[in-house]
Amino acid sequence: MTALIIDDEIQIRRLLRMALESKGCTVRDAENGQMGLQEAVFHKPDVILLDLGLPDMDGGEVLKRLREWSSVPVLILSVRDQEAVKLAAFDAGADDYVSKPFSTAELMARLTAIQRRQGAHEAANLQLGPLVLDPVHHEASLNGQPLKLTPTEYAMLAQLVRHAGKVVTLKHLLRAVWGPQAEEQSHYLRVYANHLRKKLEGSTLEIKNEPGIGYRLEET
Amino acid sequence: MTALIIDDEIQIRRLLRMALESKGCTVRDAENGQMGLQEAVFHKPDVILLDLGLPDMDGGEVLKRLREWSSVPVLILSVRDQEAVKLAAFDAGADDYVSKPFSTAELMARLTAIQRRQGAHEAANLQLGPLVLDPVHHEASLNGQPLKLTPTEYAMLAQLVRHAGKVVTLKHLLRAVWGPQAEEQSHYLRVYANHLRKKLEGSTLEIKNEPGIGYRLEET
DNA sequence: CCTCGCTTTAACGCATTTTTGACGCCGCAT
DNA sequence: ATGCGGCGTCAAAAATGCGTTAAAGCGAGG
Repeated sequence: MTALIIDDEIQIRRLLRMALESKGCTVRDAENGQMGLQEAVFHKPDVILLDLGLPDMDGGEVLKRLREWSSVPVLILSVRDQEAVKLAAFDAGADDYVSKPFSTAELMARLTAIQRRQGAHEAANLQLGPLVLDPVHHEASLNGQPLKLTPTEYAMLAQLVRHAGKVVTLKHLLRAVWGPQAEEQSHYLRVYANHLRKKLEGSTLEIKNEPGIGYRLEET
Repeated sequence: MTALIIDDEIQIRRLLRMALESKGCTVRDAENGQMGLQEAVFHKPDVILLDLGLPDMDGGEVLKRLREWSSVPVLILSVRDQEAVKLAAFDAGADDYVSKPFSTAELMARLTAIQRRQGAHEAANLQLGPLVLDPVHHEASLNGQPLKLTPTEYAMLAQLVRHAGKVVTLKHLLRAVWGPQAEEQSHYLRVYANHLRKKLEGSTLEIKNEPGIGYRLEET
């Protein structure tokens, strides 16, 4: 889950970053509208926290431009508590509006609510050829047949599918599946790459190794 | 588009009804929690406006019961502006929280924002084969015979029925039944899965386990 | 204050999963 | 050729998760 903070005040950015990271979010930030939009295009965040009072352009304008191509949830932060401003923001496609000063806990709760709503009807299945992963139910299927995977196998395969065709580095895999403290235990990968290969046998999928670098999932 | 207002103050109900109807909504209302839940079951509204201060039961309780079987968007109305109350409401699955007195225009804007996020969500299924759940009274029947369930058993079974045939993750179950602070206590599930299995014995229903992932209710 | 029903906790055997260790292979540089 | 490092493979050992049962807590109602 990655969040984008667009705010010119560094204290606010720091505060929000800490709060979000403590919830396990990846956080990116931008100090003006221009950079914010670029970040949004480039890194496709799952949620955006947008300040209305930006130095280079109006926050409403940022929201408007964003909505031209993206439906990412946006929570507005603002010192202005005026009716008209709020209404305009909702009208432009905001998902929530919180006035500064705000309570961090409430803000986090509102973010969670937004994302719950978002994820509710997003059947974002990961797919690669005959392989389908359902992240909500932790289920997998190959050629329509259910594929039984242990939790660790699922986690590793999910990483490979997410970056299908590209090399996933050893460190990245170990971090994602076994946690940051296991970054050096590349042994695990060999064992589980093996498990997965057996389970993918007979399909068009293949787990290739890039010696010293990482693994890559390919469809032949 | 139909909305359900649950509030004991008739002035509020009138005010909201007018505002909603002027936007083309069909409106139903209820003056207490009991009736509100019945309305929700019976008429399947597309959005609910819920007052926390109800005469017969706490609004939080209403929300909790509602969430056992429905994921309809809920906007909380309350005179209470305390942090803890808000957090509890969001935690229980609220989509937004507005303090009284409120601006009607803002409220409408927030409703619109909520619904924009809401895709087509399928009607809640309270029935699976021979098993029928009554979410209003927390009662169940199997093959027409009343089935005696404790509150916890009911809550867990309701979650499984709601996602019948699909895996419900351990975390999801624990969150929904025991609250977010019990997310790690997976032994509860083992005990109650056992209870439910005994009570479902002899029927066509079966609670299956997906090791490390969660549980699944299947009709054979 | 006691009883009853429900929830929580604890304990056990069993099955599956994860971790660990051992061994051989291959490519590469010495 | 030879030694080394990364890889694939296998299987034993350790850890974890599950089902089951029963006893201990707890709260509501008599």
